[in-house]
Amino acid sequence: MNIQVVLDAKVKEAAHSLFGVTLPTVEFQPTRKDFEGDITVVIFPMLRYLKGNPEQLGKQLGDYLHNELEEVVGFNVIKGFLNLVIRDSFYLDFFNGIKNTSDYGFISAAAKDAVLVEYSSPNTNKPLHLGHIRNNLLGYSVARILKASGKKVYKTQIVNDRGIHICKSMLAWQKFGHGETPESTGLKGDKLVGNYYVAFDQAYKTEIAKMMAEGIAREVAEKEAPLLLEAQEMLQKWEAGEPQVVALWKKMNGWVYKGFEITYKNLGVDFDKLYYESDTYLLGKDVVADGLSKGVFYKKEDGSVWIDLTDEGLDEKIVLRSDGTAVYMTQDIGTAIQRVRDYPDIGGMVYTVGNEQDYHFKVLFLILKKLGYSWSENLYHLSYGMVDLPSGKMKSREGTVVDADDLMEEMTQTAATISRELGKLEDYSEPEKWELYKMIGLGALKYYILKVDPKKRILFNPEESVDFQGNTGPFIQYTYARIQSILRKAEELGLNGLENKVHLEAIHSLDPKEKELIKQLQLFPETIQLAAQNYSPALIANYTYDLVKEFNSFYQQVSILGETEEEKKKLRVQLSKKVGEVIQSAFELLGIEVPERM
RNA sequence: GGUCGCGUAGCUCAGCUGGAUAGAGCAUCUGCCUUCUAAGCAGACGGUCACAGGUUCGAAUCCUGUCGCGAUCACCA
Repeated sequence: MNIQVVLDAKVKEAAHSLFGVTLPTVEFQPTRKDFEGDITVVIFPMLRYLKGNPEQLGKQLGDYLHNELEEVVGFNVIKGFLNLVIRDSFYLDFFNGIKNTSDYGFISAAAKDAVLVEYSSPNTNKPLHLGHIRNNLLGYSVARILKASGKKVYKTQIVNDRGIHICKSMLAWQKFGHGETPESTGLKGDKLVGNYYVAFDQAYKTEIAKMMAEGIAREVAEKEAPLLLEAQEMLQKWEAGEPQVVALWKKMNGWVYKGFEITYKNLGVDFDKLYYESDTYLLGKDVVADGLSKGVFYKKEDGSVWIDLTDEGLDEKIVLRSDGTAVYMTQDIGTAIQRVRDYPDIGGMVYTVGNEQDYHFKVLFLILKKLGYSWSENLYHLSYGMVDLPSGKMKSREGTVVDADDLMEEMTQTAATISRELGKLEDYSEPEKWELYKMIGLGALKYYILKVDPKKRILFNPEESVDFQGNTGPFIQYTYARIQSILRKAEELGLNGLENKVHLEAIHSLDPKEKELIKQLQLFPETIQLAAQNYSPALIANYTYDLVKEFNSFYQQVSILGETEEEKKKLRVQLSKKVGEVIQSAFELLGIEVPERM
């Protein structure tokens, strides 16, 4: 099936019979467009084992392969590169082999090999923003890619539903809210609660300023402002389970979850199971107590519990406060263990969290290892760069946050404006149009974010809106729509027997553009595997772009439905169909939908 | 200061385990819609791959150092 495997064996055989040398490996690469050929054998690495002029060696090898393999119909040698021309029938056979398989490139899940992917994990005190969008898109896409690569996948998140920050919103609402609700204000629940989080901060700052005017030092004022003390008191009441506080907490979190649900739905992401910190932090405390008795942790005089990681080149890290309450790390230990209890089949976990927490996860994984959990070897922190604005970091308090809902809406509006100018959808109803605008607008946004290597930071300029031309989501969606148009027309023409094999005799030879397309299609399965190994949707995005560029070139250069020879026409329609399917599959991995028309 | 990441065309990004003359898109400029959707195609312009060494037949890619940007080193999450 794979030409490289055949060639690899044959090149080694040639080296043995021509020069009496055993080659450990043979290096291949696709032949560059400027040269004739399909696949290239690099001669240079062989010079270590066989002496001689690379050009001559290449020629001898080329002769051998040409004589011995029917797939090799020609060759040329340039410097140390042996360019081989592969027989058309090889590519045609390959295409015949894949053209009717529906899930080309995807491997169905092996029952044993499960992985849990965590993403999103927001706080419940403010709405989702652009940073969360990158997180969600990345996590969701990686989950799909892992699944396509043959793993069973569970999608999850840990909802940050407890802590002092939540109490701040609660307190502000209690003090300044006058009983406002999402219903009474018409606001999304997360937006309403977010407003009170901001309100708390403002009131808190006012108190500090007032105290400083009275001669109190800033540091003292920051710690002793009445509002802050009140919030801390509320947290204690919450931890003690005081009914009124818990009821308020439940009510306001409920509003937030409803708001988040809308955002997730619009963004097109979902989860198999949600974890709440309020459920897992106690387990973490138990595990710490257990680890303490085993000597993994140690207790300081003030009662706080620590782990010493200086042998691993890290610091000492606190895992429990002196007052016995849980810290971030405690919760994460508990959450990890809870997940493995819930899903005994998982062999690993992926945490989609920003690179600002690289250190935290390094420590977390090490702690779990020291606690003796075998699965700790298979934990992966999918660390990604921040999304920054031209003005710098997004700051909710300074109002420079790009809100997730607003951004999605803007993208949809932009798509609508562009689409109206082009005016190709006159016969669509308004609801149909808006569905399409949303698909395109979100396609632009998602592709824009996912095409970038996860670990690189993204500079997002709200002034210059996301592109709709070139290497973009809409460009790829557009190509898909074009293909669908061809397929509709092919059906009208009544082309039949499309599922039959295409024989080389019937089409004489492959057009160079057809051959290039098939080569590009060949790469899809390995691209999925590579993207899974690297946890990188960017590899899928860039592959899709290359495929689409190749198709558009083909589309422009050769006539598909206008082809007079029936078999050639069928091949081209089939090629187009397959390219369309691969675009759809690839975009599915990115969580982007494709339109029938646009 | 210690640790980690990043630095490729004016801008945004590709460049697989080292391989041929470093590739796209945007922007600027040229052509191509009476023929399958011009959100397209073909082409021009644009690069001391941050800098300096090293390894190698060969380095944007690997190693060391320097500079720049960012993150992190909390009884915050």
